[in-house]
Amino acid sequence: MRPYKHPAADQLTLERIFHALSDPIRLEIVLHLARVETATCGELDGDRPKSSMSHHFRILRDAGLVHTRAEGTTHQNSLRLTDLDARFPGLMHAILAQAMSGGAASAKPRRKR
Amino acid sequence: MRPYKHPAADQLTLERIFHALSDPIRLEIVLHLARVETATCGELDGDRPKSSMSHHFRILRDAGLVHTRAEGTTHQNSLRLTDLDARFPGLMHAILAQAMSGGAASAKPRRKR
DNA sequence: ACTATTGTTCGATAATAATCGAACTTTCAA
DNA sequence: TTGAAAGTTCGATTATTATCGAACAATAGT
Repeated sequence: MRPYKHPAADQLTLERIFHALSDPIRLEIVLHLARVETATCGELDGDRPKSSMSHHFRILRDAGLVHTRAEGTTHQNSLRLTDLDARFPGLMHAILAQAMSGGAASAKPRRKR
Repeated sequence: MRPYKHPAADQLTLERIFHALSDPIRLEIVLHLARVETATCGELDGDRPKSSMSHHFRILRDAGLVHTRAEGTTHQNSLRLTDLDARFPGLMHAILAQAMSGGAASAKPRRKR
């Protein structure tokens, strides 16, 4: 668990961001983070395997959407709204506005365990 | 070449739109259409094989981003801005604004033939 | 020390998506 | 009616992603 690499704001690309958001699970995570400011991975897993979620969080981090910092044994995730807005002013605001008002197809939890 | 199926405005989803935009070639097409209003496939191919382009146009159509109408032997493509704005107000405006100001990683033409 | 909790990494497999040649359809023009 | 132009469709191949169990690492509590 060495520190994550979060790309700098000026390295973000729209392609990566759109790809990250094109998965319903990841869009759901982003949406959740938009509401609560910060959350651990466990609070966002929708009862999916941890390794799957880890994969999705990595993609969100690589796209520059999410920042993760270790805090004790948990990891706190948050949206990088400031950086995102510096690089792409207004973009996340527009996306989140539409995603929150019903544009997201909602990834339903899968396995009850 | 029976008429294309273009999804109705209320059937559009963010996931599909983001997926469509996550490919540099397709983002380039959308960007081009944003400038010129309307263009044929051939004007947008960047010297790529026609079958590849046909594939990309189909994805753009399925996502509801692009409308295509046959006109003689050519096909005229245009962005469905009105429908997109009805479904996701402000979204395309924000996306296009950022894509036009350098957020797109530009898909370079590949084969000279 | 031992143990539980949280999450990552690895590796394998399955599912999606991209690429592109070749054959085909439609339209228009000579 | 032959031919060229513009795209689509088919089929095969490759590449990229997603999924998830199992093993691992770090931290905190006992």
